[in-house]
Amino acid sequence: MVKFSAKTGVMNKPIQARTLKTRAKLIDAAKAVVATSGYEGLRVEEVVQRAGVAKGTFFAHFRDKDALMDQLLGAEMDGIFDALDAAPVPDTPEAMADALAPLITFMTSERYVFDVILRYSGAAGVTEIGPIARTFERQFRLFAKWTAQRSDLPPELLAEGIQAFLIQAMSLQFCALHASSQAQDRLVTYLRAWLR
Amino acid sequence: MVKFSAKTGVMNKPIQARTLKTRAKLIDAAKAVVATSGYEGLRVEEVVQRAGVAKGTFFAHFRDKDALMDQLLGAEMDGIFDALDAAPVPDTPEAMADALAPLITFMTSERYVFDVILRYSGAAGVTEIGPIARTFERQFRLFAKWTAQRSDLPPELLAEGIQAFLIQAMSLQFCALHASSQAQDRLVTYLRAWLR
DNA sequence: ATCAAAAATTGACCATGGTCAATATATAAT
DNA sequence: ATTATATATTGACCATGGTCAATTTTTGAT
Repeated sequence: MVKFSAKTGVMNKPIQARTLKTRAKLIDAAKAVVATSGYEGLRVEEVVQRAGVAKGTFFAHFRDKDALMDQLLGAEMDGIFDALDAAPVPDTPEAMADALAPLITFMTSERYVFDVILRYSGAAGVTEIGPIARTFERQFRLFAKWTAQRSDLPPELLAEGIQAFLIQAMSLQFCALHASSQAQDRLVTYLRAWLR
Repeated sequence: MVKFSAKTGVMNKPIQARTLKTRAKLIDAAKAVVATSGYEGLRVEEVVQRAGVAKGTFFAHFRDKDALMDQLLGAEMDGIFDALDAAPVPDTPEAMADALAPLITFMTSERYVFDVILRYSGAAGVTEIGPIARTFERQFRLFAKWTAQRSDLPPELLAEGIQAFLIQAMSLQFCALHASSQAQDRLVTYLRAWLR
């Protein structure tokens, strides 16, 4: 017998309660490991030990280690975008950069975090769109909303530009030659030019 | 006794002829592997077998597998920039995107290649600037040259913008939702807006 | 030519992500 | 309640990048 899944909206296999519990144990254990060792320091072995399951179980729940990261990082970013969606639309480059400060802080908290997010920001296939890719769609819609009242250029184009400059500003954060100025300040410079 | 190195310009250990030969064998073997298996398919084990050396020797010459990729990809991109530097300055967004076609083709030839290049595009420390990071400096100088005669915005800012849009255009190439249009076309759209 | 110090090489070994056939558990039909 | 089928779990095992103490080779001084 096949049941309807409210979560995915398609007909698929019913999910056992046991599955949900194991999955929750793994996620909780992973968060605990991240809290003490950071994202880069996470080891699958430690996660399964804390969760009290075998290693194979981990990979029955997540395609690979990156898929777990996708979940963890995506959830964290979703929280940030929840706040951004609720806040008023910033009307100046400075206000925009200020609003984006939490996102910048999180995405640049670890080089590893930044790399994983970039790697998963676009989905290779429609079926494999993950949490991180979805936050980039949210980001795009948010920036389009921020630029909706402008008439010189389409908001979609302006939004993609802001996305590009945001990545650029954060990338240079990790670059020794540009470490002098902060990502937020660089972003203001970019946005002043892009949105003038 | 310590000798002067013409290559690095600083006083350091003399390099044995044997070292250069082994290094060349490793690089040649790596190129052969890439030719048949692609960059993502490269295995260190296969490289050392082809080169006829032990695995430990590989890591005496390269910090890790990524360092080899840095050399290989950096060399390839340097060739592309040699051609770009020699060519006349393009004066329209279309001409710019045309000129960048070889770079786009190479950087998006494999998802793995794109990811490695992005990861090494900025150096974490001044001492560890590698071949890929250097090509990004070349890219920056090239774009600054392309925009040098403009007076509305500093060429350095315009150059960083072009860099940002180039990455953005290529990123969307790998994204299922935007696969419809080509990276080069997207770049033209971006540059028309950025350089108007 | 000999020898001591420095440099390069070796390969057994380790760390860690990932696989899969076997087993255990849950579900649904009778 | 029993049984058959589907699902979840297990852990030994594999793949591959990376380490390092021991060994070999090169170098420079005598």
